[in-house]
Amino acid sequence: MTRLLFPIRSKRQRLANLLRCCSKKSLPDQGVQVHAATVKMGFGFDLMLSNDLVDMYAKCGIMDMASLVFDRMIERNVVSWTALMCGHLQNGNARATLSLFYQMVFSCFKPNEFTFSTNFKACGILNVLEIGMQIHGMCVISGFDCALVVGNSIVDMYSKCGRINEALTMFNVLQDRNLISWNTIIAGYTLAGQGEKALVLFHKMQQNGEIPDEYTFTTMLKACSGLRKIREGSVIHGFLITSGFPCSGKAAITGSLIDLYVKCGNLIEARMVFNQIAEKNLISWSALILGYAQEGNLAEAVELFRQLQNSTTQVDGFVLSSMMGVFADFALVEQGKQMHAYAVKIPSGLEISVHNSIVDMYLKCGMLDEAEKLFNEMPTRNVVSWTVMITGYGKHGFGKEAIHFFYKMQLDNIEPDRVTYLAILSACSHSGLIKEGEECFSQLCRNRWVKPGIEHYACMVDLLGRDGRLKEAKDLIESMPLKPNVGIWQTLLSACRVHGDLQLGKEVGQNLLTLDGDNPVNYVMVSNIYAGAGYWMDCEEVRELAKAKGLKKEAGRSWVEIDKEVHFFHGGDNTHPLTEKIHQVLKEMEKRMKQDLGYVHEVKFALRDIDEESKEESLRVHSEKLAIGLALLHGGWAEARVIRVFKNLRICGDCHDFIKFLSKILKVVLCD
DNA sequence: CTAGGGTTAG
Repeated sequence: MTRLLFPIRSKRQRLANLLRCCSKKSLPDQGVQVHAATVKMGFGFDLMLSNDLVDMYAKCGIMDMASLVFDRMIERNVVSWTALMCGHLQNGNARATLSLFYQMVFSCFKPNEFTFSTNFKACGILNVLEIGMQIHGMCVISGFDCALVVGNSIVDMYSKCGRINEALTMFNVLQDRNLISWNTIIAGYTLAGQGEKALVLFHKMQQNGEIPDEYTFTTMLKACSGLRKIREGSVIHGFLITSGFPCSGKAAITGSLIDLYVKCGNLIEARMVFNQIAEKNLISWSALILGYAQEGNLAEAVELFRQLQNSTTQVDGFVLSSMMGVFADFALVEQGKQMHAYAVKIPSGLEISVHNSIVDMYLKCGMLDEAEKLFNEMPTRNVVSWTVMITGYGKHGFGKEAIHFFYKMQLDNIEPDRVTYLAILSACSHSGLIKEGEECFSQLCRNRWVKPGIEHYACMVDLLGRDGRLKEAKDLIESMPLKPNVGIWQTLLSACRVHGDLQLGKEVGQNLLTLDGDNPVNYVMVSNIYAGAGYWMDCEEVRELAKAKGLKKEAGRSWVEIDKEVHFFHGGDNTHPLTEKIHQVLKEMEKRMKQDLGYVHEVKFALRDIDEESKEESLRVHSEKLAIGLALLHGGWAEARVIRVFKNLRICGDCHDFIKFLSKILKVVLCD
């Protein structure tokens, strides 16, 4: 009877059901068919069905169609707007979400709780505190901030924007809380690096009768591994076992457990957790592999990766790009090439993140042509792709090219983000392109989505400092709206050292030691300022100060890959079996460089008050020179005419000169 | 019909 009375409604209902099904299961082909049917049956302008269409296309990842349907709607409601915003967010375009929000408000539509929570999430992803606060204001006025889901998303927004105190205030204000509220605030404290507070909250939530779930545990374990708190982590591990929490099925938990033990240096325990997993999945594999890699145990990491390749588990883009990142960091170009060859053979090798990581690997290894060729061949490029190119060219001193990419990406309608600005500013700085750098910085200041962060200011200080504009650099620090951190003073201090400004250097050095007196690097920097000016007594005094505090700087290391094996050297290293021969070949080179090109040691970089001859001797055994010596001995460089040496700290001026002269003599390309 | 929490690349 009902069907006879409302035949139209039932037809419409069937279409809606079909669309919902296509949306849920992400079936684009069927979705398009239903779309066609909808139009054919005269429902093309039906509000509810159009909303369903927008949602369906969004869930299928076809945002062009979702927007098209939305644009052509003659009538819209809150749901239409929100569905489209949600689609953009889920397809990784949080900026589009927020833009739509403002359009919606200007079109006099009232956001509802769905709209608000979606946009708070977008603010968190984009790290746009001001916009988040603005929307928070509107939300309070509308009264939707009392809704649990909205409240949770506000807590999340503040903690993602680095305002953990505001997040806690919001959390405390929440009328009723659920498990997600607790998980969100705990994750916030973990993100803020305050793992202890996260632990306290973890206990408090249980006192409040909330049962932790897999998200709680992964977050907690992450807090522990970030703080290297193996004991607390083990307690949670024990808790998991005794409470009979079904870990084996939850990949994220075992992954975090492995990560915890790896980060705390307990590879045996990590291996045990891994071995106990009945059905190993990709997350467990990658946690262990990346753990080994990050610990510097590349041989084991590569071996495990080989096992993974031979297992039934399908390698995905996450693992591929992470592994490639490891090879890039260690400049293992041969391993990287091999992985590249492997990646093109599997489906996940097509993912954009994998492409990006391969391009990055070639750039970090100094193979710019190869990198650019790949970049040009990419089917699609995103912000990261462009930023990788800018960083790579900038690092190798091609500032002009970096700038070219920076503007070209914007012509391609890809908006720079925080990291892009960092890349372009540091590229300008390294190439001495002062005006261009200042222009980019002013563009950043005018940018709606990205606000200059402390790192951007640090780049500008570096830029001005290199140009000798130390006073301006200092003024910039003092006038910026952010609290200066250790890094920015360090940047200014090293500029003082380069330009021999002892007076400002002393002042900045004092600031630095007061601000962070526990970091050995600061003492070394301050003592170097004195050493550079010949004030050996003051230099020694600072060194003594650090010694008395028991502070030791990380040792400088260099490494070189020979036949897929990595050889490490520290300064004055004589543990390598070929040490004798390395010294011989370096002496020989030095002799030729002195005779043919008039090379002299830059003893300014010998930072001790010793006679000139000993200074030269101390410079000769810098780790990068030793690594080069080994590469020369091996002879593999002759064919490719490339020697690739990597190091953990910055190169000294003498080694820099040494390498330049050496390149001239041997006509090889040296990359660092 | 639209919404909330963890892993990838710079």
